[in-house]
Amino acid sequence: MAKSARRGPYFCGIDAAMDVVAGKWKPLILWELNNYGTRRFAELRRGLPGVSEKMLIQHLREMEEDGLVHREVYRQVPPKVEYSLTEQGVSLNTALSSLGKWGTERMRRMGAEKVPAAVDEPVG
Amino acid sequence: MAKSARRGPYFCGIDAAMDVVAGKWKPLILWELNNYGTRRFAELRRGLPGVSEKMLIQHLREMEEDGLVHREVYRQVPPKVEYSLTEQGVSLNTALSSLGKWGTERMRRMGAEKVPAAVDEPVG
DNA sequence: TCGGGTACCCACTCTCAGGTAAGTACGTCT
DNA sequence: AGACGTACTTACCTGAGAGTGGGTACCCGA
Repeated sequence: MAKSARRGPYFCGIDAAMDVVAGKWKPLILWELNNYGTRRFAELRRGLPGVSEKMLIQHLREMEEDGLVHREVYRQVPPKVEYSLTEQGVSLNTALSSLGKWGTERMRRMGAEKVPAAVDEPVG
Repeated sequence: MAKSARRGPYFCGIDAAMDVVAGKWKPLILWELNNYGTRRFAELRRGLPGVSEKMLIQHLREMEEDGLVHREVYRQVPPKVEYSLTEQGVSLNTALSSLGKWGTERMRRMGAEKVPAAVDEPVG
């Protein structure tokens, strides 16, 4: 695994939270799972344009270790795995929402463009 | 300079905000400046145990470019430079506070320790 | 039989954030 | 004279995060 997380010591709460959301796709995964409630691996991959399978798996595993996402495996012939947010994951997403608003505001201020985004783009 | 920021395109607001707070010490700098209102370079260096001068300067410059901090230079014989948060910086800090609370909560849940954080002694 | 779908694992490569250590110019303290 | 303080700048190096491209085991439709 990458480095199995540091889990402190931290300078402050923000440091601790950042440790958990650090990763190119983690906030997006959080967002995606929060919007859809539950998503399969391939659905997530399609929902995050540009993510590689390796990074997606790696991030999902780390977030599972961190207690943010729940992984439900169905023993079926075509494999089926469903990912969803735990309570902690949901609360983290809530905590991130104000940051998201700030970012959106900032994007408008500076006229930054948004990435094209796939069919099922987040509501924001 | 490092890479002079990406400034989009972003997937969403969180992405845009993360682009700006990404950096090992940026949240701490924000925190420090918010707490003290205005700080000199050396004060910041002492306030962030472990930061190197290079990274501190680099982060401060990027945050200045991003419109988060204001840099006031006094033409004096012993140089004096004061850093403070702009309105955007203050609002970002506010937006980060909920994330900070979440992180603090998480630290308590998992009993993670906090870094010693002495004001001017390296402890090591 | 071939291609496509599921959900991964593994080895290799590479970029860049961050760390280390030195130098600059000027002044005060000891 | 030399150490220490201010606020930086510059060059070099390392390591982890991320990307690339392959393989696995199974099944389904054409």
